[in-house]
Amino acid sequence: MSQAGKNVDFFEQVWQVVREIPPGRVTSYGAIAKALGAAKSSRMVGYAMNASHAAPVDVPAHRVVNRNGVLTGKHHFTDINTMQRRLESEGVEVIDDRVQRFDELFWDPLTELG
DNA sequence: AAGTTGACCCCGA
DNA sequence: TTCGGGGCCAACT
Repeated sequence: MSQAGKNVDFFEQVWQVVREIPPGRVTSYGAIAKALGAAKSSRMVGYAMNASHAAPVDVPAHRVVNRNGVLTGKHHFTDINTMQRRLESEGVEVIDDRVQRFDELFWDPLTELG
């Protein structure tokens, strides 16, 4: 399956988890990293998001925030208001770049996926 | 080839 | 409680 020297890319794994995030829910970079077994590579998750533009399919990167529930990556979207606007479109209340009721809307891949 | 960066997280003062 | 620094791994220059 895996071609020589070309196993599953770390980015692709991240994207796959992000795609599993249901609408109206949010998760954190650390949670995704932990789900992939790389809790220490939480930074790489964010880096993978930066490359999400090259993703073969749509990646709801707006549903990924930091562990504080803050839209840290909003600045990387096409427009600064894109991330917040998309979240609000899904019913997620965002005030001052922070997801309200983050603990309730939090979607843990480890728990939900298994 | 080596150094720097980064959509983060954790801990100590 | 708020503030600061270190760690971590991979990609980028």
